[in-house]
Amino acid sequence: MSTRYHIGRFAKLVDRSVHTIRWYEAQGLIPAVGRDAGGRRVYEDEHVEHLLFLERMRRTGMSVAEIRRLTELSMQGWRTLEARKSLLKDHRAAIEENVASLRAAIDDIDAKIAFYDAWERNKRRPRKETA
Amino acid sequence: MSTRYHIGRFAKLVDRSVHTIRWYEAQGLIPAVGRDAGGRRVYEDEHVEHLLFLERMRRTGMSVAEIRRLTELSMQGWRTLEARKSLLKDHRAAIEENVASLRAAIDDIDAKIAFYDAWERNKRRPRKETA
DNA sequence: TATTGACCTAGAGTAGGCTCTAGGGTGTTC
DNA sequence: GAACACCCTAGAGCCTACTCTAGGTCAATA
Repeated sequence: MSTRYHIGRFAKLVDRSVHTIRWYEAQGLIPAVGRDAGGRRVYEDEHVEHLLFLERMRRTGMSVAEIRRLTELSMQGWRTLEARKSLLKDHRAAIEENVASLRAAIDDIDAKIAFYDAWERNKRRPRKETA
Repeated sequence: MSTRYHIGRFAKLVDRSVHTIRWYEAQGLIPAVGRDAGGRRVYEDEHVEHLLFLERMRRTGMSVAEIRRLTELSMQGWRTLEARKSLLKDHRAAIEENVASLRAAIDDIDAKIAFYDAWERNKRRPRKETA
């Protein structure tokens, strides 16, 4: 038994607004959405999976254009497997760089906080930031 | 000998456009910029440091509004040290969350790639994504 | 002194990613 | 059969963070 959802329920499942779901579809980010007799969109479990993955890609900085590309490729079957893998590997590399940058920022913040601490202890501004 | 720069040189030092520097100042992100006799902005080494820190905060997701707040506090001296520390600690926590999220995304990508690999090996789509 | 290059202000324009409005249809419930 | 929740399309509007244009000033150089 495959579960089917109308847009409102689907939107709640993937935690986005109904507007956003329709906009994603217009942007080509959601493949093959069916309609019921009344013309209303019908989503299935695969769409939930797709959107959760998509969402994770979005939150990690993949652009709408890249996701569109990935969705297009997915709809073309096995011939595009290599292309999809390559796209994902690129994004993976971008994420790794991002992690490195975030780590560096954490170190900067820690240094700044240490500087402020020293300032408070001495009751005057230390001359160098390297506490 | 404290080095002084006009906006063009300064922009190059911190790797942003001249337009962006002026915009940052209009947004209150750069404290106490002096002017020379001809009315041109004059930057000093502390501004370079400030901008490099600012840039790292921006790239790690701190909004312009938050940086403005931080800059305002900096210009009010030692009385705001606690407030600044608290702001930085909040941002630090946000970054840590972000790192966790990026890690999770990397795992998702790896799972997806493994799924595609299995698909290629078997010459047909595996039933589950958990390869 | 005329040209050139860097600077100035005010404000308009752009890109990405939503978010919402207007006007109207559908379908289940009392 | 009417009220109510939920759905539809087309398109306008919004927010953030720039990015650029127009029209003009200033200072070092030829």
